[in-house]
Amino acid sequence: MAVAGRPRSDESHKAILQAAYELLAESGFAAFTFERVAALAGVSRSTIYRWWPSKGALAMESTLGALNAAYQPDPAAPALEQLRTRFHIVARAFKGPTGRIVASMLAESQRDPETLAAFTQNYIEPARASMRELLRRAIAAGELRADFDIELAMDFAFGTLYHQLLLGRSMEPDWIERFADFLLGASQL
Amino acid sequence: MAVAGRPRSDESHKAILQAAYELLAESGFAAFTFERVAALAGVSRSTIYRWWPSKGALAMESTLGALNAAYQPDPAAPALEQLRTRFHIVARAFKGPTGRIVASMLAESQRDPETLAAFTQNYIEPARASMRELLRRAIAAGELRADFDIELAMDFAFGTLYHQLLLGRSMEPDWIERFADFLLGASQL
Amino acid sequence: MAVAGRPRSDESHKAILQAAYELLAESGFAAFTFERVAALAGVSRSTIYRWWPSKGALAMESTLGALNAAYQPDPAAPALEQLRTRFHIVARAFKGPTGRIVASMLAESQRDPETLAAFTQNYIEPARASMRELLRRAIAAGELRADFDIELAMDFAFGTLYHQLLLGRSMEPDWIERFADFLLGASQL
Amino acid sequence: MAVAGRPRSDESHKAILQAAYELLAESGFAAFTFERVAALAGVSRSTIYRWWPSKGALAMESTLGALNAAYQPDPAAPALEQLRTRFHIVARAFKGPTGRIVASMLAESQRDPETLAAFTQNYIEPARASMRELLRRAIAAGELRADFDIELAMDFAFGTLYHQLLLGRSMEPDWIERFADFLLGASQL
DNA sequence: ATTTAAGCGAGACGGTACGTCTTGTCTTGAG
DNA sequence: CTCAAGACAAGACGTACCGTCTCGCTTAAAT
Repeated sequence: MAVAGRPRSDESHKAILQAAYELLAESGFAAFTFERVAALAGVSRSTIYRWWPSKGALAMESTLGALNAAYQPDPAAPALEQLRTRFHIVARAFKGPTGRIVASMLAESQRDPETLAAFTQNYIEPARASMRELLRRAIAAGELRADFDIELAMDFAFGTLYHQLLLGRSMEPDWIERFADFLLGASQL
Repeated sequence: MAVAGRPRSDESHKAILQAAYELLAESGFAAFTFERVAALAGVSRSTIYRWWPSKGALAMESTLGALNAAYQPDPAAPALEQLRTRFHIVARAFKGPTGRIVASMLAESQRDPETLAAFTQNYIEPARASMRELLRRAIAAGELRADFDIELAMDFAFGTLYHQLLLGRSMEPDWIERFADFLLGASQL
Repeated sequence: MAVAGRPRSDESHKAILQAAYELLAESGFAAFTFERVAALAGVSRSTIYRWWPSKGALAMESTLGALNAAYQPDPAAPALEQLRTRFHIVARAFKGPTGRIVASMLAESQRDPETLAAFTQNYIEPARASMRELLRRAIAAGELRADFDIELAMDFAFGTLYHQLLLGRSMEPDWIERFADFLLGASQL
Repeated sequence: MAVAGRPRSDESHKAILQAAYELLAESGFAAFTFERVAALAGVSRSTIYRWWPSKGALAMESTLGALNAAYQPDPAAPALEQLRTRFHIVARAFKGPTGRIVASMLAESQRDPETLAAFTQNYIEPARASMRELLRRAIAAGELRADFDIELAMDFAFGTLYHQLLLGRSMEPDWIERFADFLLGASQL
């Protein structure tokens, strides 16, 4: 049951998100201004202000799709193997626009608590939930020791990967393998 | 042998660094502008531009002292114990202005590669060197297995701690203990 | 023969005129915007746009009543005496909202020719016609010389009163008396 | 004794005043925005804001020269003759940009009291002072009766001329003659 | 009874301008 | 040669209105 008033322009909406995404992917938050987004999207600045309260909010929404798109698990494989695959995928994604965006979001989150909250809720938590599920299955399947500290392990895993990203360090496949070995280490059965 | 011309004003220099530190510690990079620093320091903007090429550089120099001041090792204690002590000290420091500053520096580093370079060189690397030394001594003393991957462990340690910092998570003493256990885990002898 | 369709809402119509009048009377054209009128009237902006082509037109209609309400001639009195009475009434009216409004209308007329035309037609001309009548009767009654230049005298009369209004000068009763003396001067019989 | 700091750019200053004048002369206050002035002057907007607190102030300063430039009295002629000449000159000036500007200034003065004050002080008062001088000389020379009310006469004179201007009425030479006759009328000796 | 045709509210939209803030550069005079 | 002072061009910020535009509901006359 539609409300009164001219309906929101889906075209503009999409153009804004697309433009925002492009600017962020290309050069991070530095070149990310409402003015540029508006110009690139062919939209008036006020339309952006109408819908997004802050740069962080726009950045968040414009990148969510891209951030969560990558990982498609293979249910047939053992959980730990899936986990390793996932690490490789993340490392590869962090080389491109996705990495730039995640780094930018983390940076912007330090300025603006609402961006932090949104980033946590929309990106960090889903990613953790997905990894948590994998680790639980690994324990259930006897691939990991039952006393493996899942939450702490995820702090380590995400922390370490993000750290490499923020410091601009590449994560080559063999580093990822060593990383996974270190993380799961003696807990593997 | 002094050169000609008016000598650099040590007073201004210190006032700038002090003002920069205060602004950063109080509200991070958000409120950290050349204009405010100049006003707070009672100094002209051009004097700041003369000596620091970027906000990152000024932020760096103004906070280095505070960042590196904390840790005073006790050479008598076992290396791993010193390491744990150090984790606790870092966690406590991250609760206050120091945490705010490190987070801000990491954030700013995402905008400006030079800040990243400076931050890496002036803060990350010394901290790693110091921790590396500790870990080497731990191995030498037989506290850690000889095949312990020092560099990778440091990626984990710093990454994890920074991650908690950036996400605004507190690091209580018992969490730090679990963190250290996980990090050193089965490698302890 | 009424056409089809929902009839114009008299309630909205009045609310708009009332709101417009209040805003104008309170602070002139400065605070007089369609948005404010709509908000104050509890009416949608488009309803205003439907019926009034410009701010000037709305201002005009909303103030006409107040502007022309004041003067009630006393047919028994001599024409020149009625004229003087009228000057006093105008001077008093110009002290309040009416003055603010007339000044605003004259000001807005400088931006928008249609407002000027409307103002001339709806306010200036009726006022002149009424004064013209009075002056004609004064001549017919032998109160004024037959060669008195009525049109020119009205240019002087209105011009001078408006000038005082626009410059924010008060027109006290004794000033009005001197004003009338100067205007009619030697032409009185 | 010059103060420290980069000296004000005379070039910019002049360009701003010139641009402001052109915009005002061409289309009055309607098209007179800081943005347009800045663009036309090739100057940044902030430079304008630095030096002029309001549109009125800029308009004032940019037009003063033009407004006061016109009248050059001929000391040899009788005062009243000079006065008539002056009326003709004013009427002619009001046909062009000067008229547009004076009307705009009066209009803007209704929005902004500071503009009114500035306009009164910088334009109205000097013009009155100059006419006052002429009228005094006329009385002294026995061209006008000694009890001629100079101030009131000036209210009439300026009021009437401005009124014609604001209402968009032309003031042809013969109208000016009749105007002067009415103003000075029976007071001429 | 059902069209049909406005009126009306709500509110989105592309714009323009506002006044403020910060950046990095520049120009001067004083120390 | 340094420094304070401060002007300058550039450009983004967030706000306020403008005039136009959908949209869905309401209200009455015409069918």
